[in-house]
Amino acid sequence: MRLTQWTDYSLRVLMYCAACEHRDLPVTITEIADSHGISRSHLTKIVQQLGAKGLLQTTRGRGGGIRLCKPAAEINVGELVRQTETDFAMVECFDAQTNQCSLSPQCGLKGVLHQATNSYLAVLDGVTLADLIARPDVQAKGAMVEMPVSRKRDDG
Amino acid sequence: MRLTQWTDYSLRVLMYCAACEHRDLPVTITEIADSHGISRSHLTKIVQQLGAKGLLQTTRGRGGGIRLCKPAAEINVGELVRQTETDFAMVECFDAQTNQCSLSPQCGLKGVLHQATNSYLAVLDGVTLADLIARPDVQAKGAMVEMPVSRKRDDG
DNA sequence: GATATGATTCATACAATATGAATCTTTGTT
DNA sequence: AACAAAGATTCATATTGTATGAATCATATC
Repeated sequence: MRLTQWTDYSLRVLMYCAACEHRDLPVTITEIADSHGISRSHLTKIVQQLGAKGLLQTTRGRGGGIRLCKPAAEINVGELVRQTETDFAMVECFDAQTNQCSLSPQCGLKGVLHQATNSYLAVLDGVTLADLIARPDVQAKGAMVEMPVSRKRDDG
Repeated sequence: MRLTQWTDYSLRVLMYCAACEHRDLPVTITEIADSHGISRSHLTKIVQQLGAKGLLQTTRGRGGGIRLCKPAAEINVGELVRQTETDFAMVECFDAQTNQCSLSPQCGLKGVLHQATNSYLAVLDGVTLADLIARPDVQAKGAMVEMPVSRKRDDG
């Protein structure tokens, strides 16, 4: 029930870039790495992935660096998390093959967890990168999120 | 962004017990372990924890076994997940001590992730153990969940 | 006292994640 | 051409959380 550090770093790299959008010189990996005390090498991989996903534009060579491909306000946090986070598969029945669980046909666990995950992401979908660095009191656009419920309980 | 297998197993043990609530003989760990093809030893620890948390009543000795302490309809899934899942701490700023991140004072990341987690759990809070084993088409009681937002955006 | 149950302890396996050294490639500057 | 500054890639390994199970203990019933 937590995000990987990878996702954390990804978000922070983007936030750093967003905060420096106005700057003349592009942000460099070394700069972010130093600023946060983590290895340049490691951070490079994160930047590289963000570049591959079209979020960052990277420029090699002297005077190069990284830059957001689009305005911070157009970078959706939910979307990003979906991309960087690898494992959204929640629990599964112990083993589909040998599964002798007599509950499985009517087991609602999977569906419920899926819903919960959607609800989690729905909150992040209401937030952009710009929101994160802008105003601390504005946390999510959508205060009420529609739950992806198949049916409402109707038996009381 | 996923639950541990531990939580998964915990849920399934409870579901198993719930499904056997009506039975004369109590459910045994061996029975569940065999049924799912995992080690009795391992499952014992899960049962033990559930017992310690007051969810299961365990009885040693011949004829013993495990039983739900309260009706399945009174066991809340969200509550359970909060208890079995260890790590709800999302990301943190790289290091609070050496943190030089110029964004941190106004960084909304933490708050947003906290909200998302709450939203996740809010869905589970609307579900009981009884729901899980009862009707597959009923997935969550609360279709609309109030988000714990501090303030709604008021700037457009 | 034999047997069936849960409880505890201990050691280890495993996999995901994280880390960083070393080196390569590209680009601008001198 | 040489150098320097940037990202890109490769490789090996550290770290940690999670999972597993053997062995043994404690308890209760028959």
